[in-house]
Amino acid sequence: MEPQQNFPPILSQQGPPFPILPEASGLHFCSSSSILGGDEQNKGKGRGKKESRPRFVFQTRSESDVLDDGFRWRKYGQKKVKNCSFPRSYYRCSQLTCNVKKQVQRLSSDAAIVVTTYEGVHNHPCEKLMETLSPLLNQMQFLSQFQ
DNA sequence: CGCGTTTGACCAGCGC
DNA sequence: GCGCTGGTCAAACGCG
Repeated sequence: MEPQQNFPPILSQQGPPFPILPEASGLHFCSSSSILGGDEQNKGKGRGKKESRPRFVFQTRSESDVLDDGFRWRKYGQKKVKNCSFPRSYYRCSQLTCNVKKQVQRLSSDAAIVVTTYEGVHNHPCEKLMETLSPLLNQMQFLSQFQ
């Protein structure tokens, strides 16, 4: 529903491809093993799929729950978590070839902080995406050094 | 016409 | 063994 038109041309080298980059100071990039201890997936809550897949947690400071990362996300569920005052949204990649799932949740303490959990990796070809993510990945790698 | 969002119900795993 | 929480699916509706 959110207009995903707010995605400026990524061809600019210095221009921030994502609206979150200007606020990179509030961006936290952590791997699952760092923030979840890597034992979270062993809980078996995966309903049949207990296979461990790459999971990345992004803590971004943004007004919109969904950040346009170049992919099409389809919301398939929304549930209110007792531990949180805000409902958690569940998204899946629109590409059937892509088994990537995404969870979006806001912190009860800080509504401005949006925790986006990516599960899996994209499989569908999108070379343009790579160029799109290149500056972001560069930023994340840079930030990860401070974690 | 097609796609995405929304809402409710159901199911499975874990804790007590 | 029962209850609770979290996660997913399915159908319907709305919008582009």
